[in-house]
Amino acid sequence: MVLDNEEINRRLAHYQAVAKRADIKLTPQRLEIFRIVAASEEHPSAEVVHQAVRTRMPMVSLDTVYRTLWLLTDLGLLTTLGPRQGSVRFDANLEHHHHYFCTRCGRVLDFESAELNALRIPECVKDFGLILSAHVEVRGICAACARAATDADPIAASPEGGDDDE
Amino acid sequence: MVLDNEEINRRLAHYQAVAKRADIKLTPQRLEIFRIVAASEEHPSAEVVHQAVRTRMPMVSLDTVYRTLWLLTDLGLLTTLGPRQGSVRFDANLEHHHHYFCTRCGRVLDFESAELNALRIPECVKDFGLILSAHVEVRGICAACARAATDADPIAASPEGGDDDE
DNA sequence: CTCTTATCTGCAAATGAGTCGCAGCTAGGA
DNA sequence: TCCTAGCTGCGACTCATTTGCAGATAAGAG
Repeated sequence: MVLDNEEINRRLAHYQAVAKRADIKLTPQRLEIFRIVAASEEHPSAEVVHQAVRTRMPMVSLDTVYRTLWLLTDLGLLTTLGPRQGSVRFDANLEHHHHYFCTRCGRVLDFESAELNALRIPECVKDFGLILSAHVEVRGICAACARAATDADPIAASPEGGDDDE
Repeated sequence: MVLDNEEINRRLAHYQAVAKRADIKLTPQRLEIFRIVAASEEHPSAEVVHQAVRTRMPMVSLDTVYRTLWLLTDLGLLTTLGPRQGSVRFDANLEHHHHYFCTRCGRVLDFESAELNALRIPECVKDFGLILSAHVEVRGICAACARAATDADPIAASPEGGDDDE
């Protein structure tokens, strides 16, 4: 909510560029939905985005919000928190450990690392509240999915457009 | 799936100890459900646990599985992957950043850290598959929730200890 | 060992998130 | 301006999870 306009405009421009390149129509609904998400520092649910969009475009359906949000995610313009899967997963391993999860199939694999267990969390996080635990979450495409993708379609098998950090 | 019995028994014993202390009845259903989860290296959904439990106790309802799983979570014997919340959350921030999330209210806050951006992921993770990104996930109780808890019930407000509310 | 009762369990119906099929609408290139 | 592939809104649908309830049962008291 406290994002400067410059950053929001940068995100909007990026969206428009990507949309053009991907042959996606720039409808007013999409622009508005993207603007809302781009301007948000929270991590809104579809429902929340829908509420916000409706204050300016009252007839937009929740359904369109969902479709747009997933579209933007597929274009690499948004990410989701946690796996995109539907149901809650439980973990009986109380040891300090870390997760690798496959963004394609949702499989989650554990790994351990003394080095990662000893992470130094920045001071500023303490202002957010109490810290109970910290772990590393690695995202990727698991070997099985990579193999399946190569078999099915050797061209599109290169891992999505998305992530360019690190 | 490939956990040694010793570890499973340790988890079972821990469960029984905690259950006794918390005044929770040790029903055969609960024991079986816990055994399944404790013995699993995967991160099963309620549905999957239910399937597994039914091979030995055919009349257990999915419903009981859910109740037990949440009970165990509240007792601190299990954790969930991702926030316990219902709906998907979207994030328009494509910069490399990290998350703090409140296990009480589900609020998610971002933070940045050059040091954490440069994490060294252990070699063995590369065997799982392709790595696209890595970030740190901190869990805790945010300042707002902590304050609310103190206001409402100054005694039970001490974090993590014996909070068996709900 | 039996009694008692607070706590469980299973069921069936309810909720809530997210999706789908379709018919009409529209962005944007020719 | 026209055309059409691609959108949108709607309502019905699916699927995960929860709830209310009546009958069952663990486990402490006697």
